[in-house]
Amino acid sequence: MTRPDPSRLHWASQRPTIVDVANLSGVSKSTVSNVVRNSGRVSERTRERVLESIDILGYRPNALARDLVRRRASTIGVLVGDLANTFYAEMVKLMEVQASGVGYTTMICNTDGDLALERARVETLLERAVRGVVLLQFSGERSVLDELRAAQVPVVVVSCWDDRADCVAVDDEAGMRLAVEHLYELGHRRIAHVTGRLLEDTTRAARFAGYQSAMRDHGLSALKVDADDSAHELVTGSDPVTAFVTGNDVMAVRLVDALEAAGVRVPAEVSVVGFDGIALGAHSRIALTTVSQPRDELTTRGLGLLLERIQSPSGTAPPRLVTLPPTLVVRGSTAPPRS
Amino acid sequence: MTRPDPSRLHWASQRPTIVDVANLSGVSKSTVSNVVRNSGRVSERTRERVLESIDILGYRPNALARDLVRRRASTIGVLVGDLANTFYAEMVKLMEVQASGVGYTTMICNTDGDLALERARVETLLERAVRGVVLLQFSGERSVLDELRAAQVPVVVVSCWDDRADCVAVDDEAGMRLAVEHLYELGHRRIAHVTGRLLEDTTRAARFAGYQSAMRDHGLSALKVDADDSAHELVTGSDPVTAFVTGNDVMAVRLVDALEAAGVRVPAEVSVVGFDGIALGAHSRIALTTVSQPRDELTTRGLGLLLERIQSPSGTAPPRLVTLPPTLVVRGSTAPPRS
DNA sequence: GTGAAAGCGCTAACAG
DNA sequence: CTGTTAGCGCTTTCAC
Repeated sequence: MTRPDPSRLHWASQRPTIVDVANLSGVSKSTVSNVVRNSGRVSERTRERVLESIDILGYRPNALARDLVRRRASTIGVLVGDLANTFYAEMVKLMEVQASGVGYTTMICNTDGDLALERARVETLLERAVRGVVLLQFSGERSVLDELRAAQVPVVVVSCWDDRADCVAVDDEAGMRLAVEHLYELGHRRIAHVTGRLLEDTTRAARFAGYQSAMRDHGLSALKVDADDSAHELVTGSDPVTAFVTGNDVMAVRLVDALEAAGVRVPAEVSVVGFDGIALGAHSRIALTTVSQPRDELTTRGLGLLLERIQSPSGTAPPRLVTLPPTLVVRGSTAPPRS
Repeated sequence: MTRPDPSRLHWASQRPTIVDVANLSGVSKSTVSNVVRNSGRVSERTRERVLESIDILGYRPNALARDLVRRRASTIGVLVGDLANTFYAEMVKLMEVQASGVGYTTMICNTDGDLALERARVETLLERAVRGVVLLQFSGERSVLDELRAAQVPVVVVSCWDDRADCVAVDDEAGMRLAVEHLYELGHRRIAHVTGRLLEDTTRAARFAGYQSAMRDHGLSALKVDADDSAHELVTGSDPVTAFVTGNDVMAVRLVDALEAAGVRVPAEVSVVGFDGIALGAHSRIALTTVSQPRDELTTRGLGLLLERIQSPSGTAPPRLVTLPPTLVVRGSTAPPRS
């Protein structure tokens, strides 16, 4: 008898352990373990007796101990740039729900796009022996990925691209083409692209490339504008810009704000198209035409990829890339140009 | 020698343990443990040698093992109703940042307001031996709190009220009074209150009470409207409602949408005041006048309360309530009534 | 079908 | 200042 008596529980209300359950039901630790884990080899009578003791004692398995001996936690880490951005918040929510659906607990870390924080959080996750990590809006820093690889922890990058890890994201170029096409059909010819630091590097480049090639296809000249610069001067003078496609919805919404603050009406005087499909844009007062990303599928596929890597020991298999198609959502921020 | 040789690391790249470090630097486990935990009692020479070995081996402490032997994880759980709601997403973000600032990892759980999910998540958190739990938009279910109490895990309820646990939230009644006062001063006399299930019960009741008492103070009669009902009929006819105060910003925004869809202009024909101060409301196209909650302070105080409970064994100390003052933010959704 | 034994990687007295 | 010792609560062969 390792422990004197279950009565110990009375004066020192500590959490009951597997041993307490074993003692109370008159079996061994292993048997209790077997019933807790449903590992078959237990007679119905014993199982019932053990279950009863568990109930009486209010026994709850200690995941820390389980994970330690198994040498792996049933936990996955999610690194997200900015939880306050609804696009990511929604994805994080979906990840949490889906992950717990398959028995994983998620540890969500907000990195604020700060590399030092990103590294610190990865360190924490590694210390806690996470089984896999999802990177949402990843800074793209080599060292972070190296660290994860060295620790042999599967990684999946969701909603942006990186050639060193499994990725699932939308086809940025196709998305931008959708946007430009839409504006072209409305009659716009002077279409500028607004982008900036708010976007992760690779994504920014891909979206710009998509814009550029779509413009070229129509024999139009590209014009890139930094999101931090004022854009309203472009819409006046001769040969003014009549439409903007932006790197993402947040930039689009800010652009609309800036434009209207300068007295330029959207879409009467100028059209604006966003990218992402955040909830804010759907509001009737905002009504942002945008290229929408399938958040639900992004998370599902991302988690799927991660779980595959976790389950199969495909240590050095090459990165797999899943490309999802974005869709154009036409709302009230686009209209034909003023003749 | 428990382990044959560090060379083992070559053909079976397992994570190095404290023993590997001890062997390589020629000291005992405890000494390595001492330097890792910075527990003073180590000579400078030894410390350096150990640190060097740690570096060479790429040793990373196993938090699972540490927490198991310490019998407590440096983890706190955060239960949130809906991460997709920016109000909560922002608070969760703040909690994560602040908690990790004081050395705690957070486990964030989305409950979707579903009691079964809420219970399941609490169970998971308890199995993982969290040190404390933050409840954001708590369902108020007795059983959840009981479970937590039985496990002796400190709890703090943030942004709503519950008399069985430490709470930090704004003074809902004062907030509603602010809203009504503002409208009264603008000249409104027929002011309705819109509320609904989107709000946790206690909060809904408190806000309604605040509205009611403010109305009474001015000798005005209260009028309660369900958020799911159409409100535009109230603004026509004789003695029409000229302003609405709502249970929260989300309802306010939806109300504005519905009103305008029915051809009623805000604020020209009717004024609307929200509650919470979500980012969406600050957008120029929305410009929602609202009663704002100090999110930053809510999380700081909430976490503070929780940490106090964690640190001091004040097992049965009575719940502490922290009431924070909300502030009125006047934007473009309120104006004097049409004469 | 069940139990005994051997740890998982680490901390925390307690000696020396 | 450093090492020895004894577990934390659980899983997992391997006998019986």
